[in-house]
Amino acid sequence: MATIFDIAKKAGVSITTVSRALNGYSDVNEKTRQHIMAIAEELNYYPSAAARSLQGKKTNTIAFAPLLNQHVEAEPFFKEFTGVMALACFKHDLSLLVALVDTTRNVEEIYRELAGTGRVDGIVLSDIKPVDERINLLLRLGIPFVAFGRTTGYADLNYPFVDVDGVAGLETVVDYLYKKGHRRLAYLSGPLEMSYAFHRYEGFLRGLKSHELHEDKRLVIGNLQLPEQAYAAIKQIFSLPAAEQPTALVAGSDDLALHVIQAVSDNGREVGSGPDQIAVTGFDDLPFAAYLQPGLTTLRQPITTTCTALLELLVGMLKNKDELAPVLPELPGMVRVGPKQVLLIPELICRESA
Amino acid sequence: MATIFDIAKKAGVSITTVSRALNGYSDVNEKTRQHIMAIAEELNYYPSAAARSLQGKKTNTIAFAPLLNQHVEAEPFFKEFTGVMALACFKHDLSLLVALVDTTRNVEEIYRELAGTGRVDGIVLSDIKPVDERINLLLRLGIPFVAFGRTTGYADLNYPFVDVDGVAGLETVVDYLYKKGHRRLAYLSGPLEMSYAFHRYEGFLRGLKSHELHEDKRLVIGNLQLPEQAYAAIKQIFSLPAAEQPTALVAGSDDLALHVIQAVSDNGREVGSGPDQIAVTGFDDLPFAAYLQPGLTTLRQPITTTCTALLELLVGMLKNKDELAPVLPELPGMVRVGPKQVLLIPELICRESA
DNA sequence: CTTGACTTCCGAAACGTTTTGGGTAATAAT
DNA sequence: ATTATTACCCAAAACGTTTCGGAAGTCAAG
Repeated sequence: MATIFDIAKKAGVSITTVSRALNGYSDVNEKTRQHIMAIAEELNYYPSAAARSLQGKKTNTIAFAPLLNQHVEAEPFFKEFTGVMALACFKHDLSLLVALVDTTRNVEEIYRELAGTGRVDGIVLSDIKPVDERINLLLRLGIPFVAFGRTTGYADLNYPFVDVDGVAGLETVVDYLYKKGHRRLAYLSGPLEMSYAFHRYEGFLRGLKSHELHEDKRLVIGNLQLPEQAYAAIKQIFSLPAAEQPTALVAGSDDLALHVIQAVSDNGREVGSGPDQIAVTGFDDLPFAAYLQPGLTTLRQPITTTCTALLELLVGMLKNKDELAPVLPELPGMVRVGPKQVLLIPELICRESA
Repeated sequence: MATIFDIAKKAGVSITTVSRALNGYSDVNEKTRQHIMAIAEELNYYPSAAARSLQGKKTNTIAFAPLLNQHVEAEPFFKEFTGVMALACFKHDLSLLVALVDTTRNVEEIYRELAGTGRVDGIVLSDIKPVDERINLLLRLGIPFVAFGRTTGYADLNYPFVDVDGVAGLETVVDYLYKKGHRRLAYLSGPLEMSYAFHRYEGFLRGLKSHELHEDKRLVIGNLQLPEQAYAAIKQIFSLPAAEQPTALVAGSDDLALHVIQAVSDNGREVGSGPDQIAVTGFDDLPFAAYLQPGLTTLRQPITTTCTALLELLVGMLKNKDELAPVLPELPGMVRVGPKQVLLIPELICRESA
């Protein structure tokens, strides 16, 4: 690999001049610059990223560091999000470092390493928990980051985040179902140690309240992750006395809804929006939601917009090291809840399942 | 951030000793080592990745560098593959740098940069073309890489690759359809400037030949990418005289099959394996294939196995800088076609669409 | 007492950049 | 003719590691 020295020697100038020529400084003669550039080209020169970042220069790389939950392999949302993120990074001329975080190891250590080794300029956090130590850690270390999702304490939301408003989303769903005549709703929740699940559940409760329905604890099942668990939950619900059974099953994610739909028909019932059918809703609007039979009524997560906003925020922070709020463009469905805090409203996609 | 100097000062030893202690060299007293480690811990020390790689050390990062085709945003396979790859890297204790390659720019330059800047130890190439300059480039530069996919010239397959055998796959499909009584098959191909599409088409032709069917050029449509194109192709096929219409539509990917299914029912025909129905098959077995109505009969790409094999190959090469072939464990459905060349046989998944 | 072999440590160079703080010569202003 | 100014260039330090080639001390063998 050619280095700056090789160029300097061949061009008969100092390495300083080469460096400054290549980086577009004004104190180098246009002719010398041309000459140097030509030689660099000829030698297939590319500056060593390592050497540059040792000088404190940007790496133009950001890390996406989701937690590795046990069953991430099956997590379609993770794959979808990562893909879109890669694309968004590309558009910002950034490289994306995907670094899954093993939660069985010391999480703090991992983030410290990610940040401390200087391989990335900033970090996109995800899988935020109601109380998340990582945020304070990064804040304390002064590492630029944005969170996809948010903690649940309303007091200390003093860090940059973009979140899809699960509360508003589930209120919408409940409202929709109520208007369709449903009065007994069951809720199947994902892991409640995650903020997103927590918020969605809260939205469900609020939805009930606003229509003066009361929560039936037997119809609320939390912390579902695996298909088997969803199956068991549905079976249990269907074993209730007929009058107490729900007419609608609200799932906290498309993934869950998928299993719910299976379980419902396994129990000899039919999913759909008709009178004798069981309504089922999801959350995410992953690609498969449209292809399910019946099509899944669900809330669409604006993944592309989310990634755009996250990156806009992050690169803004990287540019203005000072505390100026980055200029975040107005995006569709966006609610600004702070200078660097954004909520996106999920859109209800009505199909045949509810 | 704490550096090796800080530790050295605090421990009252030289930086050399600190470095060697931390890296487990034997020429440092066990007591001193403990002491140094304790201080490192206390100071939250992490070695600078930049400085290390400047010394020629590994970065423990590999790049996944797929080509950015115009509609990659819609490419479900890309997302699926990237997600699985991230997971596989995690298991190998590697970080994954996702670097989409803009084909409208100078591709050579991009790879050169990726390799030359020393940010990664190796590269996973994908979207291989029948004749692919990137391979010779990397070979020439001496950058460790493995290809997902392969070129079509059988002469120069002297680079490490893992490919899913599209030829064998489509032979299987044609055979399957033939046995079900189909005699007139249409083929809808993806972009033929890609090896994978090329191989699948070749497999289709071989399948025909082995059953002494002949290719009807009007039933073969190549280079399909967008949904509209698939629609148009189907419409055109259905405008043929009844006797000349196909009874089975073989698609080069699940993505295409999806559009094909839509188009078929839009033309008032029904997809399925029954006598008056049109059979449709795909390739990939993406998650949604199971949820389509009817379920898509398709070839399953063993993505996880593919990623495992790719990484096994790559890390093998990184370890043994010498030309020893890496020990690649025997994997299910694997055909070794060379010391560092592997084909994986896709499995036919029979559902209701054919 | 000398020699050789360990053990434990360290100084200095090297990796490839960027940046700081100049210097020199030519040109313009006084 | 002297002083500023400008245009162009460079030496050296700095970034944080690893590694090479010893060096000093200890200990056992000869």
